[in-house]
Amino acid sequence: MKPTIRDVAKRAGVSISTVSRVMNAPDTVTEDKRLRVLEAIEELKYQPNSFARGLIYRKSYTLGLLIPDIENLYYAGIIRGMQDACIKLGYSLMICNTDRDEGRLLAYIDAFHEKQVDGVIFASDKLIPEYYEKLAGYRIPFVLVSSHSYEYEVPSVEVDDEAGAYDAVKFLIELGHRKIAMIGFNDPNSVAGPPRCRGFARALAEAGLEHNSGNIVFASHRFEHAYDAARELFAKYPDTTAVFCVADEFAMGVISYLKDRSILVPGQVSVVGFDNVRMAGMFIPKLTTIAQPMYEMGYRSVEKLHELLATGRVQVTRERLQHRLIVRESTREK
Amino acid sequence: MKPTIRDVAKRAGVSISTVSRVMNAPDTVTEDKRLRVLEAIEELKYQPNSFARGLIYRKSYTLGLLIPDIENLYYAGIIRGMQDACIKLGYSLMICNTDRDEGRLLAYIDAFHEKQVDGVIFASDKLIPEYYEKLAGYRIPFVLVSSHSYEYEVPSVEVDDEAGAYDAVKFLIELGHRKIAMIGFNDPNSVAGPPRCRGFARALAEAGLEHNSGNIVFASHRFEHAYDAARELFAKYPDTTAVFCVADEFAMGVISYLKDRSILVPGQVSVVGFDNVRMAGMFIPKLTTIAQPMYEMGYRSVEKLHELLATGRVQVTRERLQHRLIVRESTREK
DNA sequence: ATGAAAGCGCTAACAT
DNA sequence: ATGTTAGCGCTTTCAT
Repeated sequence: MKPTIRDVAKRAGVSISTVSRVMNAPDTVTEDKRLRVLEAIEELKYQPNSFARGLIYRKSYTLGLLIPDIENLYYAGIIRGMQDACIKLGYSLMICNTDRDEGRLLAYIDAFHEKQVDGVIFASDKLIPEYYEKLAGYRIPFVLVSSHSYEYEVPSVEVDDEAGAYDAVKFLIELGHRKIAMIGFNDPNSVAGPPRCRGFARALAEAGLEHNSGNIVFASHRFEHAYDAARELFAKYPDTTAVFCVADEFAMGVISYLKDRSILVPGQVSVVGFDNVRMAGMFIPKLTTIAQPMYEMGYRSVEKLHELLATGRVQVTRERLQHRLIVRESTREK
Repeated sequence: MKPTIRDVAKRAGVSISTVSRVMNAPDTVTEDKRLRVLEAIEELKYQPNSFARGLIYRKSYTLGLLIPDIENLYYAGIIRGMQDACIKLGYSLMICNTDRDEGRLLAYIDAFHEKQVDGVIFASDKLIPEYYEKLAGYRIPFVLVSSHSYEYEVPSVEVDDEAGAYDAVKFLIELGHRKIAMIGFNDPNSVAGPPRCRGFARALAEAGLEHNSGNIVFASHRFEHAYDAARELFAKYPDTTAVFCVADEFAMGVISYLKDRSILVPGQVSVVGFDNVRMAGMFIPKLTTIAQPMYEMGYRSVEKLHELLATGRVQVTRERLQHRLIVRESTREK
């Protein structure tokens, strides 16, 4: 049987309030009693029951996280940042993988409500009304990571997707490429998808290459689909010399396809990725990519949620962190 | 303010006990009252407070998971299996990333205790006495995944590491290789390390190649270290034609090193990995590897923990799941 | 079949 | 400075 506050009190020869005080307001209790209580706590390995505390404080010090795909390295980086922030701020984190399944996501929100999480972090997926209503109906505060919402006033932290895409494509243009194509997200709920297409188009237009801006093939999130998309892309636009991919995993799929067709990367075709997942530097060739500060994004999103919980509001609603171009081996001058 | 059972009772015009009954023993309450209560619950979006429930049942229906590195794809696969099992059995999962830091791990155990998780799953790391004592001291039931313990009687689910390594090396031998080397785990706390070395040695001995069995260089868990280890390995044993790696990530590191030295894989050197992480099929060349059933291991470990929680014991203490060799492109006949 | 009331472990207001 | 007690939201006797 787990020891309770009563056991500690008995052992230390004091009342339960005194025990409670040494835990919550140590300086209101005399030295000797405090020491005795501390000793009893130590001996019994006592830890206050968080159910009882939760009942009183109405706080669980637990945060919920909803991510689309835990096998995607992008989220692994974000999670590390979140966990460190949680440790700093005294929260536990409940990570739930939705597998991009709407029903599953909704069920997790129910679970969060039941477990009384203090707040939730919603990653990447588009905040459709159904999700919003449910969260709002339960009055669960939440923030968005690598996503944002203009319909609703929800705090978010992300990267500037349009600018990231623009920088990637501009880099390709500066390398001398003139036949540039793109692999985008075909997920209609992708929030990063449209701005990255716009960034692609803007860089192209600026260089007088607007005739390329329709050269986009869409793929859903994984390597295999990007591989297939690459096939389609090179069938449609065979003279392409550079491909901008909206995810590193897409870049790997494209390179893999090219490799199977004995087309050299970067010798004949240059490829740029997006995210800078840990694998990007391990792939052959190492990926040139637009890096997102994943760790920091995770960290900030927890801090932001905490701010929201603590003060009821947030200084800056839509926060953007800096991306940067990392040039490695998958690109070359034309 | 969240609605309580009292709000529901008032709205339905019954006592709180009746409300409680419709939730816990629906058939003991008359049709019409039950319906009224259900309606009230619906209207108020009432969900019982899990703190209050936890206080009574002394159960949180939450499980804790301790993993060494969430950025390692191996764990991502395991986690997916765990989450599905948790959904089936009605648990929530609290995933904690230890970064292989002992203090951090210990702190998470404290957090688990405080949050009263029903049980914990301990992944990969060796169960050192310190961990065991803490968990046992708190009386938290737990199981091990991709690990085991002979000192303590703790349920575990893993793969047969010795046999997996043996199969990998045997395959290399059958391919005609005679100069075989290995990259192992240098982590003294690795539980998979020693048996994989033994499997390596056994396959070698069986083929009269025992003079190779010292050809091992050790690396710590990541790509970069395997890259460096490969340098060391080929400096020491330059005529090596095949390398057995105890992790796919090591295999990638080795291949990357070889690539940088313009040594062809599998043309000149064959490489086998271990795990079959999702990246294994995406790498160039695609990795030949010993596949672990990660999803199933995760799933089973949760079921096993549940069995332990529900019955106080477990049918089979040390459970082993089947590995299998997957031949792809990183190996070739000598 | 239903309601009243005790009690789970804790905190905080109130007494002393 | 310390103890006594009400009450957080729920389940579960115990009456009725």
